[in-house]
Formats: sequence, C-alpha cells, structure tokens
Amino acid sequence: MAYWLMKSEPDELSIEALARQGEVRWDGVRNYQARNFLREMSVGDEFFFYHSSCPQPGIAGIARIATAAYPDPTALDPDSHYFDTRATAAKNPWSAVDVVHQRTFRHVLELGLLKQQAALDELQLVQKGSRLSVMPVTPEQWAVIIGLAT
DNA sequence: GCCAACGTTGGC
DNA sequence: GCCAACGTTGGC
Repeated sequence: MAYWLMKSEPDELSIEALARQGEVRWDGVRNYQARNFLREMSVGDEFFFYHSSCPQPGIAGIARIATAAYPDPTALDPDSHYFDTRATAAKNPWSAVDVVHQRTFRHVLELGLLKQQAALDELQLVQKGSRLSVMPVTPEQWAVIIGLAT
C-alpha cells in the first residue's frame, strides 16, 4: 500500500465536507505530474488531506482511495470550472479518483509545524516553490506525521 | 527547440 | 492584495 498527500482548498472541499459526504470524486487536477501520481494510486491507498489557500494551511486528516484513476468528467463539462476544450470523451487527458473519508485530526497540522520536522525535509510539500497538489509520502514520513496528530 | 510572456498556485 | 516560484503557451 502506498501513501500520498493531496491538497484541496477548503472552500472547494474541506475534510469536514468529505466527512459529511463520505465519498467524493477528487477531480480538477490539471497538472501532468499530479495526474501521473493519481494514475499510480491503488484502491486502499491512504493520503493526507491538506487544506491549502486558507487561513490555516496544513494537514487536516486522512482519507482513502476508493477507485483506480478514471477519466475526469469535469474536463468534458462546459459548465465546469475545470473544463478543457482539448479534452474529448475518446481522448481525455485528465484523471480523477474517488476518495473516502477516514479520519479528521483534532487539530490541523500546520505547515509551519511540518516544516520544523527534520524528518520531513524531503517531503515535496515543504520544499521551496513546490506547488504540486498530489505527491507521494514515504512510510517513514507517514509515521512521522501520524505521530504529530494527537 | 529556445525562451519570453503569461497564468496559476499558494503562503503570507 | 502581494508576489515568488513554477508550469504552460506560442512565436520564432
């Protein structure tokens, strides 16, 4: 089983909203590196749910991958913010996965706290200039971060 | 294939 | 709202 971290703006989808809905489609990823990671995911993989572009950026909880990657329907929807004129049903370059809520942390693990952990130096999230919204997490990094959540 | 211009991300 | 850093686009 692999571990990941995925970013979401809480205004779009927060861990609380995911907890309410149970299972949602994680769509709108429009970066090839991030998309490639989506395609590497397996059912049962777990990921840290990161809140970005908000008053308290950080890891808010854990969710689980419920489906393998499939073509992202928002790319074909003219009414969607994520519509891509180049995408067709036959040739849709973008992928989505379904995810299930697993755990909401009692407190958000703030970005500043994560940056203080020497053991997380290699995590792409804390590297300067990194904007990747889907990234792998090693088992060691996963354990360190779980240890920060009380 | 280079690279300048542009748009986006995301913390602050 | 600002702006650094990055990815993408498109002219050449």
